[in-house]
Amino acid sequence: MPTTKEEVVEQFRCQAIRDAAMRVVARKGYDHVTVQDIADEAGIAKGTVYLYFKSREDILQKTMSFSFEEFHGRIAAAIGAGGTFAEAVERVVRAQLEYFDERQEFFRLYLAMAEPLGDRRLKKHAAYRTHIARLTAMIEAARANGEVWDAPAERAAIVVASTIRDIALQRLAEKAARPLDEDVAFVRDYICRGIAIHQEKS
Amino acid sequence: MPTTKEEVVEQFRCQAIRDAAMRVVARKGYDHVTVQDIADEAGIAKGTVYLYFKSREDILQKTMSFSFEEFHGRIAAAIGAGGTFAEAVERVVRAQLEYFDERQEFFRLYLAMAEPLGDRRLKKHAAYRTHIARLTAMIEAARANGEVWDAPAERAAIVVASTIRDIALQRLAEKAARPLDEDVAFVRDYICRGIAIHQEKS
DNA sequence: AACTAAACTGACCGTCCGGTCAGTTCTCCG
DNA sequence: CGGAGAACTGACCGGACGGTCAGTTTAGTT
Repeated sequence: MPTTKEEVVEQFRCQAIRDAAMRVVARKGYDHVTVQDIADEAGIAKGTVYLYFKSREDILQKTMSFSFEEFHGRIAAAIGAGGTFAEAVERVVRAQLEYFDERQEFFRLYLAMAEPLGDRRLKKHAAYRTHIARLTAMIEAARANGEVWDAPAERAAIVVASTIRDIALQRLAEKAARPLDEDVAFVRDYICRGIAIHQEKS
Repeated sequence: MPTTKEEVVEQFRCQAIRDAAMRVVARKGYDHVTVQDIADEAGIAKGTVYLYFKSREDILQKTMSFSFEEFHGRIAAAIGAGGTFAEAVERVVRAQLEYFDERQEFFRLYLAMAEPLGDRRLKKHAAYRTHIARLTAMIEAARANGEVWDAPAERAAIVVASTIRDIALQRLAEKAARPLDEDVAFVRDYICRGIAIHQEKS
């Protein structure tokens, strides 16, 4: 059993700092978060933060990766639950919009990950690319099933993700919340009638 | 005639600084551009920059607004050239992807404007919202024509913009350029079969 | 050439922030 | 209770950056 008492305490502290980091990112945006902000939010001194994390970047990276795990779990469940492609899409859309509504802090992180301008590099965050890869696999499976056009799967995944993301962002920007079902239906229709094969009557 | 010699020179200098700013933003991203970077790129001293602009933020705002004017001209032409909704969409998609391919510096600016996390605020840049407003008007006109579902027009405009933007981003991230026509066709199909009314055979 | 005003420069200032570490407080065991 | 080590603190350091301004160069006029 490697879980000694010290390790439990350490994990607890790390979690508290990650939680604080997520809340602050939600308020100030990824680029404008300072280590002092995170420490204040967690109710500890700045120096203490460096007992548990190597650097500012380390905090934010770990916060992202950790948060993404639960999110990925939900999306994977939505994808894997069977049914037609349209049903899977609706589940994915609903899962994401629900999750984003509930956890606006995480959504800000998600946005920061999708944003390629944070650093010098053009690549997005690894966790975001994993997300795209899962959507790509879902679309490829549907295509093998004859439910989807032969459009390039990765590009389709990218536009699906961007559609959901930007509607979630719009929901967040609006003061008066729109009914979730309305947006889910709209996005599902937009996506499916865009990439699902339409059954022509012969 | 208000255009004195001094004003011509001043305009020329301002333009040089804006051009420099755009190139630097393309390399380092909006948030990481310093005034020194811009001055170096323009081949002048930092102090000189402040003879023509009030502040760093002033430079970037003016650079954005100015750059958007030419872009808006092209998009407006694409929207206004008549034809079916699908044709108009194809023209808009092509105009944007072409423009972004040619002027990657501008595209980085465009991304920064679409990005809501730059400041504390959640609102996007005014020029970007204007862009969305024009797409919204186009979709509403098509709806009045019976060419488009009665989906909420602004949301449709948002997802159209996000679709084009993310494909442009993907093109930029790929080393080997894909044929423009291929991506134009893909995006046009994705958009139109998503929000255009499909003519059922009765 | 001499003079002047406008244009330009870059060293400098105040501020902010990531990261450090000497000193303080807490915890736990003998 | 006492002491040792772990946990924690926040003042401090160095570097970066936005913005300023006294001094220098340039351009135009007589």
